[in-house]
Amino acid sequence: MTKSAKIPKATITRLSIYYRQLELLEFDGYRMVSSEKLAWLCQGNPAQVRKDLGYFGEFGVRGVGYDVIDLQAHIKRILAVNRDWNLGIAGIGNLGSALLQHQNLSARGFRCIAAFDNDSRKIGKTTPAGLKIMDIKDLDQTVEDLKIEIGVITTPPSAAQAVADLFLKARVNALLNFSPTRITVPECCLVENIDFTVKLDMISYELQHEIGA
Amino acid sequence: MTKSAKIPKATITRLSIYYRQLELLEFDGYRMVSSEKLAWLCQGNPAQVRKDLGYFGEFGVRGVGYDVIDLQAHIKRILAVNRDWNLGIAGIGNLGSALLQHQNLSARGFRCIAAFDNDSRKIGKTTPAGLKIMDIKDLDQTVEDLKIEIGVITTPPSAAQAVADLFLKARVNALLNFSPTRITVPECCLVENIDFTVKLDMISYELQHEIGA
DNA sequence: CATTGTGAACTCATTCACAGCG
DNA sequence: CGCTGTGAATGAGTTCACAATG
Repeated sequence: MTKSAKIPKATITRLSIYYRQLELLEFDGYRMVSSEKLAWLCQGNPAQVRKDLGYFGEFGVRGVGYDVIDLQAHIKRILAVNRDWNLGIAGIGNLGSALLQHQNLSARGFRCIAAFDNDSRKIGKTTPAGLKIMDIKDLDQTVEDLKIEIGVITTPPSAAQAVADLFLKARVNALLNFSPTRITVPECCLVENIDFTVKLDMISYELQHEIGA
Repeated sequence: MTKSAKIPKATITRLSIYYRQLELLEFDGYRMVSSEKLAWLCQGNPAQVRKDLGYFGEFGVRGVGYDVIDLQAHIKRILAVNRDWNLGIAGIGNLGSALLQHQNLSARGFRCIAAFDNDSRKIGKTTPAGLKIMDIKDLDQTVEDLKIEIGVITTPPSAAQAVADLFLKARVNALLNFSPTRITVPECCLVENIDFTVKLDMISYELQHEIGA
């Protein structure tokens, strides 16, 4: 089954993208798809698709391709998105509110079930999604009560590390950090950063070159 | 000066991160910093720091390190963030509104100067930042009038490609795409995707392994 | 003499090319 | 026959190790 070779992080990213395209293919009525077609849809390379899948098993039929429904199920299992995950969001500004209302998240099993802030004007209020905003001081207890597994940081940069520490203390060891600050965590904790100021810097860099060329 | 070797994309990403740390170092009163210290702050490797900078010139002093202020200026120039860029945001939902109010963007010279939507209930309204929401149909004209250089897509997935096409038609050839859809653009156009559903899938994948281990 | 700058070594990721198979 | 699965070849990116030097 699962080969125990070291799997590139980029492979996981691509599996997530393949999955999205498979949903669309199913919606469009396709039953089978070749690595060539899937690669084309995902702006990738067919050999890459096959290798990515090959890390986890043999899901295709030679001479035919991959079963669209079947492969979705396999990828869901690989990514462990065939279950729900409980999320807590800290920092209910514009971005935090956006995430709370994001229908795509719950549709995919990422359930935002707690909202925290330190602003007394916000605490106790109910979000449009019907979630009561809690005092960040109660994070520890709430994480335990609601079995929160993933912490989302949408605070201003200055508060990011402190909030990360609170999550860590509550034994949440996966964080999604939207602040443009690199947070420091122990080895056991896993952090993904989403920093759009970095992305804008990259656009700036490349645009300049295009103009200069 | 600028060596014309092929520069890894990851190098540009790191330059952006170095820059942030240099700001903090300056704020804390540091005048000089070594590659070792900067690497430590950015959770990287000293040789990597030196190599990244080495692509663009010799900014350090052997035996001493890098001048904190000086190096900031160099990186700003390299990334072309020593000037302003004009942004237009399409899709004024929660996420779009969040970006419009994001003080960090304007502070860094990314000026959100136009907001578009196709919802007649939103068009004509004024955002908290004092920007009037325009009809997406007027995108072409507005891009020209305001000299918009970067298009930001914060629409639902289903509208992302159509909006990208509008930006392209208006000769905006840099897009920041927040929708979880891969958009298709001609070679000349540059796209950066920010897809937090992919990041969550990665967290899910890795969490599962940690639990399994 | 501490720290930079950089070729060489190495590690990791992608692509090729073809054997294997339905 | 066509497409998958995969070892081998290539390519890209990172780290090492040390000469260069203010």
